[in-house]
Amino acid sequence: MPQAPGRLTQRDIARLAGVSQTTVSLVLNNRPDAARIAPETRERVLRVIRETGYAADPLARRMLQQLNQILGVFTYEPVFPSTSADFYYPFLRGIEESAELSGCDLLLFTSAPVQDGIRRIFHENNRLRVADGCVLLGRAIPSAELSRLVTEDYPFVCVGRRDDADGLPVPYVGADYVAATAEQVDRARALGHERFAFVGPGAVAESSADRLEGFRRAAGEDALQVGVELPDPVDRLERILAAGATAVLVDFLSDAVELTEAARSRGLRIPDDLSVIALGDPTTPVDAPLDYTGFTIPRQEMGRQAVDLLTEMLHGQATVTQRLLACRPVEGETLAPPPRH
Amino acid sequence: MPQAPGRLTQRDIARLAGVSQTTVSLVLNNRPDAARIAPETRERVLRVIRETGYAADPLARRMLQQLNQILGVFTYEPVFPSTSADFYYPFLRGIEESAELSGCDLLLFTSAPVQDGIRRIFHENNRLRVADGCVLLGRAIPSAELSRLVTEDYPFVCVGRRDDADGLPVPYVGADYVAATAEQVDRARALGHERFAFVGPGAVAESSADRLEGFRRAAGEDALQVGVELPDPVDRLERILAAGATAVLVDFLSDAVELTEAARSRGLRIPDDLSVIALGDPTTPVDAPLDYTGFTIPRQEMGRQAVDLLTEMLHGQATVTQRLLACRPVEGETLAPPPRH
DNA sequence: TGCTCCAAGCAATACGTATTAGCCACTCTA
DNA sequence: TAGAGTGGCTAATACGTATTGCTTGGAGCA
Repeated sequence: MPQAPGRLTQRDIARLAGVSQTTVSLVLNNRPDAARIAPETRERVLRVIRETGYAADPLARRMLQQLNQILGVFTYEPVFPSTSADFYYPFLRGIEESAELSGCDLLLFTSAPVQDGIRRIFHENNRLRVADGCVLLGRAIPSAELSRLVTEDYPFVCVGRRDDADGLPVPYVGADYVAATAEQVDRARALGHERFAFVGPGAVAESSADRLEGFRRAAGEDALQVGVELPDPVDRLERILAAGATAVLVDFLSDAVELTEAARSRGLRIPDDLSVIALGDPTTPVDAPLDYTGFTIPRQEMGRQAVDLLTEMLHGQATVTQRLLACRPVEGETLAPPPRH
Repeated sequence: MPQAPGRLTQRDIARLAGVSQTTVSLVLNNRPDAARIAPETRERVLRVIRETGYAADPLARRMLQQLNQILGVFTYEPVFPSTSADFYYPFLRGIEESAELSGCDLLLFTSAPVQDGIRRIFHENNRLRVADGCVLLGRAIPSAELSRLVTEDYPFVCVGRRDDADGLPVPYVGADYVAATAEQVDRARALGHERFAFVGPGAVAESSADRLEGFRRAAGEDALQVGVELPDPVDRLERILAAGATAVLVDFLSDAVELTEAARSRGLRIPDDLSVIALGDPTTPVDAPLDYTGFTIPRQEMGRQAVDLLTEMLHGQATVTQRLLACRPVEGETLAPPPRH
């Protein structure tokens, strides 16, 4: 057991100095109001402390506060396994950075069992409450879990925008995909593009839904969307060309790469014959043959602000619990004026 | 005083279930000997616990010397910051993997302050004891901290071999750099090489010292070593050639890359004119122009076994607390027979 | 003398949990 | 019917520290 047998306590110091434990505590914490300790007594206690090398047990101190300075990190997809590692990494960097600044430790909930390829918070023996609060990561978070968190009044912050759960707002720090996507459409339009297409699943997760929403707002409600119903990239390209679209906005980078290959094997050049815009950094590592035009997600900053927000919530200082950060446009080489006929 | 909103205690659970706090504790810990709780009472308590998501306060438990299923991870260099990120990543994967298998959560000690560019465990408010035990990562770990850990009888395991601290053995799971490096020398010798050189700092850290030791054992005590006293790669190359060495073993990949460039700009071809062997994966990300011959460190396995060992120690089952894993040789393209005169 | 006031220090308590020692109401034995 | 068990639960306590009041002895004042 970690407890060293001869571990010193304030009681030991008190005995050695011939005072009470209270006095030792008062001397140690040196509170300005409690200057009711005679200088010679104080000195005597301090001498014993110096001689023995006593140090207060941080656990016992923490017990009296109500917060444990532990922030949970719950990841719906496994973090370290390499498939999504590169994606989560920047978030974690931001989270670590802010946790370090606020003097908190991070608890990774590795004990949560994986069911159907996804972790679940609420299982037989969930340990969420070990932490003061929790940061939630994941493309899609089951709304059942979110609403339970909200109704249980557990302090948490999602990384990424989330829909209301049971009509109650979910705290989050997200990226403004609606605005970022609409901005890309507008840029393409400014170059002369008139018809647009969108490749992505749409409503499966908030992040995808927001991109589609931004696309519709800027490109028109009736603009073409191609989703999972058409898995083959060749078929997708066919449909896009048939609709007369000259600029394609693609949710996932992997889809953009596939589409690019399909276009090339059909003899089309990118961007001269077709512009391709990637809506954010890859969620899975992809060897992209091109430097895609689009935007980047402020992932590290999202992680940072998620911890900041959580900390504020824990101290009752948070007024607004939902934040959207702007995405930074990326020039790239896959957007050009539309071909002339 | 910050109050965690809705932090539940056993007293709350007891009130809700209409029993005493003692009963809740007994149900929770499910002790077979003291478990004289009626099945229906037990069920009632468990239901309340499930409904509320209650989890015991780890601090209070640790005050009573209990285990929390929390394993600490302490990294002497910052983990997430990108300089060393790629290096630590595989260790963390292994650690996470094994923690998941044993149902433990991981506590990253981000609260430890950075002083002089290195984290310190023992500071004003060290929270080590929140965790049941701890895995320590880092190229160099101050021996003062190690000996304090050992004398305080705190359960911990280092990733990477460590020298004794104050004459006491330090638990570790390391890689056998001595054998792996000697093996590389022997391979080169089998190809006809007779004189060898070593580039690396030597005794600054155990990992570097072990490589040098393996080199000396196989190449001879008087074989050339070039360290930090000769920082310029051109000077290093000069010295190596002057000594008549035809195969160079390099501790850090970045040094190998620099040496390669120096050799090329001198008109030397690698490996035809000079063989270069890299002693392990890069600690810092490097764009290597070549596929270096050498070995790889079983980093993920080291992380896994570190957690395994720690778990055994916590359960009093560990007999041997020091393990060395073998490194896997890598073929590469930088080793060839020595040039003929 | 009788009173207040103050400095200096201490006893008691709280934090949340685990454990020990019992209490109470039964049932079984003789 | 007394005595001994026993099952089912709880009160009390301990862990190490911070904080809240309380107790002293003595000085100051009328």
